[in-house]
Amino acid sequence: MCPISGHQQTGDEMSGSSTRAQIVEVADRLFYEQGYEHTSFADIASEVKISRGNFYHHFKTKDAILSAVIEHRLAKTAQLLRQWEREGKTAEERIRRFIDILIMNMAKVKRFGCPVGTLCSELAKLDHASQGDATRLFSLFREWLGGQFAELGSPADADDLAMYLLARSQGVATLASAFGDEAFIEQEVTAMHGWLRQQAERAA
Amino acid sequence: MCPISGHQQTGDEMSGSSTRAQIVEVADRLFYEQGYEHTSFADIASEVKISRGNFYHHFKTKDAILSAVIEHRLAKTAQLLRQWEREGKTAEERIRRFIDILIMNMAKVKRFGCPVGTLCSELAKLDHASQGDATRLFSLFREWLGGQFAELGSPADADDLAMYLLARSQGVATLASAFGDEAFIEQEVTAMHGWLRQQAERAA
DNA sequence: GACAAGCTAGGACAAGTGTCCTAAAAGCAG
DNA sequence: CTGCTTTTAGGACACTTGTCCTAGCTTGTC
Repeated sequence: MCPISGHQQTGDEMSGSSTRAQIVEVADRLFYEQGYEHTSFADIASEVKISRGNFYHHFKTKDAILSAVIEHRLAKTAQLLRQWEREGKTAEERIRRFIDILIMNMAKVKRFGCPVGTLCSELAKLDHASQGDATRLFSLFREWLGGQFAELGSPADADDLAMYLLARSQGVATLASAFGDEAFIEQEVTAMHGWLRQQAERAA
Repeated sequence: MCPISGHQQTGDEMSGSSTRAQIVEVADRLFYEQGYEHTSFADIASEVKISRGNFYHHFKTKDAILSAVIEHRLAKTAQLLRQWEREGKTAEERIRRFIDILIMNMAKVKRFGCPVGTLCSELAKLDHASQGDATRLFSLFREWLGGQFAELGSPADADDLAMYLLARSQGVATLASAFGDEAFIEQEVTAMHGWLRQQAERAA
């Protein structure tokens, strides 16, 4: 018997093929591609290949799935940031990795926009209780970028620079999606690289 | 009898209190505040104070309402741009008006983001047929800004500058909404004013 | 007043929603 | 094997959705 209700909410999902983990992964993708509200239990169940009724055993409500998805994204994001931290030798190089996710995920960004931005927008309109948790995804990037800019030599306005870069990436994703324009992403990524270079030089 | 089916789709809505015009106005606001899919016939009907059944007389489908709303926004936007054209003496002054809509609509931007960007994002996820029409809203601003930047003295990269400014505003709206941060809007608007000044000086 | 047009209310309809129950199957410890 | 928990499938439930029909009401013209 499981003394703590709702199974393990946090912590590692032990086996990647556990039904619960599969649900979270499919829901993660579908919430991104179709939006939270437009994705139904039936959609997720059919992709995971379990019956709709069985769902209740793993998640009591749709909101609970959303919470799990956000938590999953938070964990993935934190891991990604740690990886950049390890791999990038200088702060400039690490920030460049952030900018480059627009290139790495270009095809999906073009079709569905930014996963974080569009989720926050949707939850804002639904006035959903998990708004704050979703915003934490932004905060993760914000704080990490702030740290990098501080290390780059601008501790005073590190947060401003982080917000600027976050906002600019956000705008690029939105417009690239609206216009279906991959070239715009490439162009803006190059421009942001240039801007970053300039920031690094100014600090030195 | 009305020879053209579906009443007048385009053209002025004659009386501002016509039921049809009221529906479009309420739907416009609700689609912005709650999202397109999350807004039901019942929501609109209750605010316009007509019965749900009566709806069918004015709009055959929900998509038809969306089309009417987009057309209405296109008309309003075109009118706004013409107004800026009349009122602003210089191109710089006119572009500044664009930047300032973030201030004018600060409270709503903070709560619901940018009406254009969030609509395009939602329709992209729904893979909705009206995606292209919604993007026309962006195009209106894009082309207008492009014209202004050309007049400002940068005809070669006028469109790039227009897209940059559009994207940056978009990002500001998204982050301000996610973080619920009005001060960020004010700060970025000031920064964009400075950037615009710099563009004008460089061209001269 | 008579008549036709447009407008309105109320409700029917099938489909889909999130939620929840129940009983059977599967897995596993003793 | 036995007994217990976990997992599963199937379906019921109440509700909302977009759509559509019909009958009555209002309005304006002759």
